[in-house]
Amino acid sequence: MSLPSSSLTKVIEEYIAQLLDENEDGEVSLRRKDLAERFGCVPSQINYVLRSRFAPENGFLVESQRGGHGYIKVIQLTFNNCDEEVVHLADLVGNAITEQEARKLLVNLQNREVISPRERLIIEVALRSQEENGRSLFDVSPYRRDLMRAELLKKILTSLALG
Amino acid sequence: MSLPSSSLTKVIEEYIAQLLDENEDGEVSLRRKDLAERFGCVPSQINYVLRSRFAPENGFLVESQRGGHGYIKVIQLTFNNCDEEVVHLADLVGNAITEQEARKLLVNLQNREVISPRERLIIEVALRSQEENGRSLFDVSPYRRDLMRAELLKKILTSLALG
DNA sequence: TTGTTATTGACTTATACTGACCAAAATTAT
DNA sequence: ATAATTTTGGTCAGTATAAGTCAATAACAA
Repeated sequence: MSLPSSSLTKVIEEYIAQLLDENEDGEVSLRRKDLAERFGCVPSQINYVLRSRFAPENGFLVESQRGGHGYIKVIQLTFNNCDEEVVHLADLVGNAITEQEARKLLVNLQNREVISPRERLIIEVALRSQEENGRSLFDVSPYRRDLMRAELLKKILTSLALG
Repeated sequence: MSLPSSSLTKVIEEYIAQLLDENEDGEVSLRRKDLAERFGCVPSQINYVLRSRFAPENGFLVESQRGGHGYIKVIQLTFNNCDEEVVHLADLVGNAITEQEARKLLVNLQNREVISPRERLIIEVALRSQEENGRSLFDVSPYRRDLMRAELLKKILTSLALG
């Protein structure tokens, strides 16, 4: 049975994450070309990793500058107060969210230790239950279920952030 | 006893369960296509097995990724709580439960540190959300809401007990 | 029969990665 | 100074890959 091979993206992601860990100010500067060379890939692959792994929804900001002495800076986000975090989380969920997106978000939040595995489990049970009820008991349309899912998720995450 | 034993689903379920047992960390990564090939079925059959057997209600979390280097990860959560007790409490919930009774139960569980304050918060938000939807969106009768509340509560408590 | 569970396959969506082309900032030449 | 050149990084579309969804059907249990 072939196990999933580690992807380039993942390797690069872990490398950058490690650099961030080593730097206690939660930011690190990179050279796109150097990184690409180190991992034997095309430079735009780095952009892909940044876009898909170090996006704001994952709790990061990226700044960059072109030209001579250009750089890419990856910054780990931190929140000063609960309200900021609530707003951020609500933004991430948005008005409507699919099952897939919701699950991805929860994985993310757990990885970032915003929620515990147990908490994630409870939330998934709650979402699934609502989905089931909406689908088979009340005949709610798929899009409306996405709306309801977003509502519930936001309520839960908000309560956690404010609690 | 309902033994809806269809061999395929059961065989796949047992195979995944065995992989989980063998792995110390209680998680395993799969390739949907490989699994389907191994058991000579269509790939979506795997989704069926995961949905019906490795659901959060049963104490499992499933993460997945599509596309290149895609995978499916099944995680078996294991908590060191006294699960007989929680199962017993699921019995206590019964067929139907009122808001007040549910709240009392949750307070009790929190006092005995079976659940954390945050977990209780999530559960209460989920219950209240379902209550609201049932009441104002779907016009569910009070008694039926008590039934649904019991269902959700039991699902959540069971998921924690199985973990 | 009747309702639930299992199985399939056609169709949809998401992710990884590359390469050609674009844009901006610094350096150098005129 | 200013223009040309060099040094960076950015974008986008294309290709390949892998998982998810849904509805129809089959098998089974009550």
